[in-house]
Amino acid sequence: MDEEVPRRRATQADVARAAGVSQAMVSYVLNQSTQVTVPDETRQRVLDAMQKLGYVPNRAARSLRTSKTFTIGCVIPDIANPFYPAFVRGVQDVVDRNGYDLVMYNTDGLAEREKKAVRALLQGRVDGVIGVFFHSSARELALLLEQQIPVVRLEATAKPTGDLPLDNIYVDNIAAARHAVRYLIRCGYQRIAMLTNQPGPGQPRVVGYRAALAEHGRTATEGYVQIGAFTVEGGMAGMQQLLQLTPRPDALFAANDLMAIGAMLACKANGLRVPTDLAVMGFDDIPTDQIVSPALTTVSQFQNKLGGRSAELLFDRIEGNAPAWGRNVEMPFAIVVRESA
Amino acid sequence: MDEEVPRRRATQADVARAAGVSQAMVSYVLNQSTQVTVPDETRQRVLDAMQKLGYVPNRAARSLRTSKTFTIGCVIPDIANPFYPAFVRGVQDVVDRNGYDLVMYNTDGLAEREKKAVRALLQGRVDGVIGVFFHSSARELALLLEQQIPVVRLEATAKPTGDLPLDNIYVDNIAAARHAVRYLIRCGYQRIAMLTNQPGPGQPRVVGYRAALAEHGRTATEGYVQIGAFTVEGGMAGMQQLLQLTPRPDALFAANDLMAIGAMLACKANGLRVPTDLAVMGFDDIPTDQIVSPALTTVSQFQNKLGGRSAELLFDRIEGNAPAWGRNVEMPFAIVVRESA
DNA sequence: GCATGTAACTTATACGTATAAATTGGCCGT
DNA sequence: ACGGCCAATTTATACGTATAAGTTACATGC
Repeated sequence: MDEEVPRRRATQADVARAAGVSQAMVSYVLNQSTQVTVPDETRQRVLDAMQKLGYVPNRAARSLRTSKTFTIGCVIPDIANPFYPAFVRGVQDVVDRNGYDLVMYNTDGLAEREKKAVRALLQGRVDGVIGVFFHSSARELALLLEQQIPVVRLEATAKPTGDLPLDNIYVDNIAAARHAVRYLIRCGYQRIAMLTNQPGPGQPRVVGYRAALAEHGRTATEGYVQIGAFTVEGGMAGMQQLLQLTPRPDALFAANDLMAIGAMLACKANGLRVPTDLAVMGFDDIPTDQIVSPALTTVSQFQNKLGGRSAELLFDRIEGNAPAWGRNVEMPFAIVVRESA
Repeated sequence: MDEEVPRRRATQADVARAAGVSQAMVSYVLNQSTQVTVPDETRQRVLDAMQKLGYVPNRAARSLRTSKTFTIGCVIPDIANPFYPAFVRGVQDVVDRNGYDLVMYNTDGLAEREKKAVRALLQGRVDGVIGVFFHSSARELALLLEQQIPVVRLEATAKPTGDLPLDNIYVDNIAAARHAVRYLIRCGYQRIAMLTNQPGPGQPRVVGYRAALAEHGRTATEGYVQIGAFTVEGGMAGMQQLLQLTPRPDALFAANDLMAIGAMLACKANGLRVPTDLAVMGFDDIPTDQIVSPALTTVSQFQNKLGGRSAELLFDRIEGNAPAWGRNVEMPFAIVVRESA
């Protein structure tokens, strides 16, 4: 009858005992150390013992000893916001490929929760951070950076960097918005309105919007730039406002796809046809865009690639293949023409 | 001139030195131990020193000592699948509220990657696991369970459980599908077809579908149950098949919303109007359902609640408030009537 | 006045690992 | 035959924490 010991996890010491060697030997075998030569016969005995005992290394102990966690932190506003799943998946795949784990934080874009996430990240939990910070400047992140924990920040434009391990990755939102509005102009639309949110990534998109208009000697009509939430409801509300105006816009550039979709719904509710009566263009390229009717014309940020590249930048740094100063990495965008404009 | 030492993180020993006490004292203050009484004056001196040095506890060391990680693992097929963001967010919120972190794994529903995730979780990384496992039975999970790492599994029906810390949380998919099809029958549809995927959660939904038909003395017409991928494309392809049949179905129950949406697109492409020519009902209730036109009638699994409750079940167990045996927890569903059926 | 209890500490230890440093034989060259 | 070298291995230590166990000093009871 085998006694049912409340089974403790096997440690290197247990393996060592089973294989008739010292604990150090086990560690050397495990890490395939090149410093020390271990003859095949011994190595095999150790491996067999590991197998037999179901040995699994203890992360905490290893981490304490090496001060490496093999974990990356990812801070985003809200995974339920359709912009982020593809981004996170991109991050995840690269992180996974490097044998790292990913811990996630949702901040809802709130300053307090961003701070809280940073505090959690400070506990020596992660070897690097990828994040979308609306309220945390380099100042707040400095706590991490000074501990030599590199950070890759998703931004909307290039940002000044110093000699801390902080990289910015961004799609040139101003240029992207300018291209989007140029496209609308080229399509012949005369009265192009815009929907945006006040603080946040909507800002540079408005700049791009105005720039494109200016290129053609135009300027935004009074009331043509409406502010609202980055949601379907925000888009509906904003569109309602725009529809009150005379002359009514004949095209809309929404700073985000959810708003654009909300705007289309508002149009439909008001008996307007898209794009015949009013063209709609969004920003981001979320999966739903391909499904709505009419399918949404938008500018893609290639979120999946964005996430993947972010992780690559981070690993560059972790592996010491990055310059001492912070980098600004620009990622491509693309106008995706579908049916709504 | 202050020497720019490549600043090491402050440890309890550093704090102790600064406060003129022993390291143990710092630990006692930090953990507000009730075993040891620390006078306010001393406590304050220690807290001040912590503040001044920016002390942050080292997770790895703490974890090694206590063998608690304050981390939960979450294993899902794909965060980019619109079913999961709300689920994960629900998990995340509860995990966060309990002061825990969340590490995520995407398996794409592949057996090999599920195994890989379990292996990663075995490294003493987490205090509990919430997961969607398509290929890992209690057998594979036993490795975790034997280490006393509790697991909450999202399932499609009740499952047998033993005396291991494995709980199942599920929406009764058979009943939910039965209700959905009953609803279609009550609406007067005569020829109800179904779209599903072969292995996986589609299975019990087909059972429910057949059961509802049987209740009304009907049986599924030859070819009325089409198999395809749980994607928009899968839905389009399946619908194409169904549209070849005579008599043509007048209603469709899709085992998942993406398929349902794909089916609607196929209908549109073939000049059929939903729900006039053909009603469509989905399953899951993903955000896009409210946006598509016609808005998709579906059965909601309340993913957010599902995630939240999963985490609560897990914490019950972690805090020792759960029975020794595995629980089966049934969660509610609801028929959400919109425009497509 | 002396034992005694207790508040206020400190000392010591273990968690599991990685790795530097020390130890043991055995074999080689001379 | 002997110093020396190298392969094979062990011993020892540190990482930062939590906590049991030990040590003071001092007030209290009698």
